[in-house]
Amino acid sequence: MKPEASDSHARPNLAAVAALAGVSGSTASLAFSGAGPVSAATRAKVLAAAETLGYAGPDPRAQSLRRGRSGVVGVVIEDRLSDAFRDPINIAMLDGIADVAGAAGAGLLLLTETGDNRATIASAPMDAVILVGCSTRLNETVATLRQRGMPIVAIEADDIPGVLAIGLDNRPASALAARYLRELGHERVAVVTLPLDPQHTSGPIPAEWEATATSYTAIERLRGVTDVFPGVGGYIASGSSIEAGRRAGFALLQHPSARPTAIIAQSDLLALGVIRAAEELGIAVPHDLSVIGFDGVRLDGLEPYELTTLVQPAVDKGRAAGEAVMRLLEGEDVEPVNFSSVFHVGNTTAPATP
Amino acid sequence: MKPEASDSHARPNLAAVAALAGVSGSTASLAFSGAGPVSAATRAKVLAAAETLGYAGPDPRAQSLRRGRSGVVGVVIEDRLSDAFRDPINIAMLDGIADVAGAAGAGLLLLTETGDNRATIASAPMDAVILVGCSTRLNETVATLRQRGMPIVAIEADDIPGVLAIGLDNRPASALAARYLRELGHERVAVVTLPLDPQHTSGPIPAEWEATATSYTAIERLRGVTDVFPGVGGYIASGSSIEAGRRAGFALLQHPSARPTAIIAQSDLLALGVIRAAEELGIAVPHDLSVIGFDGVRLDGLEPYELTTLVQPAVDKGRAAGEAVMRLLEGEDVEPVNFSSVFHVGNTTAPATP
DNA sequence: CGAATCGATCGAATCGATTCGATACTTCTC
DNA sequence: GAGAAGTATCGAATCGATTCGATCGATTCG
Repeated sequence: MKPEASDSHARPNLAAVAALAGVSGSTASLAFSGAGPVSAATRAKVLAAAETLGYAGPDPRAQSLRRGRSGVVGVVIEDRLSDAFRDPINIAMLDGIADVAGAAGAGLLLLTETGDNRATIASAPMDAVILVGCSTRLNETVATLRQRGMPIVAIEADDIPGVLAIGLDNRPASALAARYLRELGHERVAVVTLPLDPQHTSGPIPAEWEATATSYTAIERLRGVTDVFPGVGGYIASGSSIEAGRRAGFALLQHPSARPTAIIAQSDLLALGVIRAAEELGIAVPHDLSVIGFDGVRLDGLEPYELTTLVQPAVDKGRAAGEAVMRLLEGEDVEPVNFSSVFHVGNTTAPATP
Repeated sequence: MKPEASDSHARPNLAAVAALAGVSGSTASLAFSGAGPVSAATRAKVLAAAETLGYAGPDPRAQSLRRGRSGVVGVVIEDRLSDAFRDPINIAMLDGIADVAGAAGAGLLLLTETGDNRATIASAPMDAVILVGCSTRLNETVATLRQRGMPIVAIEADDIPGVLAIGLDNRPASALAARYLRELGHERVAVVTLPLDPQHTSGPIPAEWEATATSYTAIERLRGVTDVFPGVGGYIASGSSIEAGRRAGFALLQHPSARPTAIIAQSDLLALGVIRAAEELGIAVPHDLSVIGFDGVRLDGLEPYELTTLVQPAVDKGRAAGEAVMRLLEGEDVEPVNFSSVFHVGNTTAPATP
């Protein structure tokens, strides 16, 4: 395929169209945008000239310079897309964002936040940005974006001045789940966490995790459990996937002596992985092991179980972020929003067997 | 949160920085871009002035106008994101694209192609566009984009002049699978297809499907099967999901009299759904029913089966599309690429039992 | 009939940077 | 010491549209 196949020379611009139509540039502009009184005859002339010249309409780049808007909302994802989108909860959220943004005629600029393209984030042509599952290390980038005067919305993030937060009750919800287990008589409880640091270091949760962890959501959920079971131990999964959960489950369950009677996983995928590990080790769920997840996504392959989990409104979260961005762009005042999870009791939890 | 919290007036521009630094605008520009000889002292002065004024660097919008490039690659997805990304195969492909684009410092502009935002696609500020799983109805949009002089790459699409195709051997691969079944002695074969039209109409495959179908990939795969089993029947799923496959499976398997002995599903998710339906109906796979999928994604919840399927290089496909776009933007000649699927025999297919 | 009004159109400034060609000033070479 | 080569900087044009204010007829009102 040849790059610049046909056409005589450069692409035509509005001025060329106006010249051919015998009107001024301003009138031609009005004819296209419809933002002003233009006689039907003139409009027809302009459109005909455009047709003749093969003019495809105003150049978006020039429009965005002049208007100061590009109609693009950036979405910053922490991981590689394949990691982030492996978990349906993130897709649901993105869908919520896309729903609102699409309706407002805005496109979503997907930006991953992997080292080398920090510059890309800082200089991307967008009007506002939504940070998804961001960690503390984003701070410099946030500073640049804010200096640029760009509205910033963060979904589940630390309080950062100038950044509108869309929150979730990660900590109290996790505490609720933990209390539920305690009321069932469980004392040896373990946690399978989402990655706590940018390197996705996997392994037993170190005692000093608070000092090194950077991932907001995982930290909050873990804190929720420690509120009820201080010093609770567990395992950091390498990502939110069934396989990662399975590996974490094996690590926690393989030594019969120190085996927990209940595991709180920080996502449903992880919970399912834990259940798989238990099955393979011949541990009965929920009789010998209670498992609680987080998110409340519908998972195939879970049958005959119905997971006890915290159901979060992911699509609404995304939608709220999208709406917040749109309203901030309108110059409105927007208050932070907080969403609540609903504790759903399935059949993967049972009283502790002494 | 207040919209324009602090800052005295308008955001500063390069001219203001240059003025404060006591240099000309051109020099200031050079100091930022590094594209020219600037003394260290001058650069320092400019940077200091920028610091003082809170200047966050050149405005991307102005840059893209002047340079004629915005550093954004559009990715047009046919469905809602939640539909498209439910299937891991699409995520893998997108990851391939993101991989290449990210490395080149380009962002991905996600555009869904749902009716009302056709205008958005036509006027989005991007340098090139990748069409994913596009259907015939995209033609008008393509015409506009091409008129704009924008490189267009399509993954699995009809041959459109001016559009670079990244292909997959959907038809011969499907034919190969069909022949394999025939060699195993199967005669009553059915297909579970991906949606054939934009409305995602679900139901038995009508005889005149060629007349109404618009979805390239589904059509090609179906043609591959009819090459071997002319007039083969089957069921159109409502999407690529396990649940849709399960419903299709029920529809095809519930009447014992007309039950097929083998089903070719157009995606692994659909295949798994069919297997689920068979299990629920007490039909043994592969003894009473052979099932073949397409894609070769790793699916949880498939155990103890190992799916017979066509393994396609999804990430490579995405990567090839990304590279093609980048090279087209460089003005290079790029040839279409065609990928091949590999037939993988698992344990979900067996000789027909008479 | 003169004035006010309205609709259509145009000119010119503007958005914020990049970049080409020119200029002034050094430094090096023979 | 004159000319060549090179470095740092600047001025002005340019990218392609939008938009404010002005202009000019035509219509309407008092």
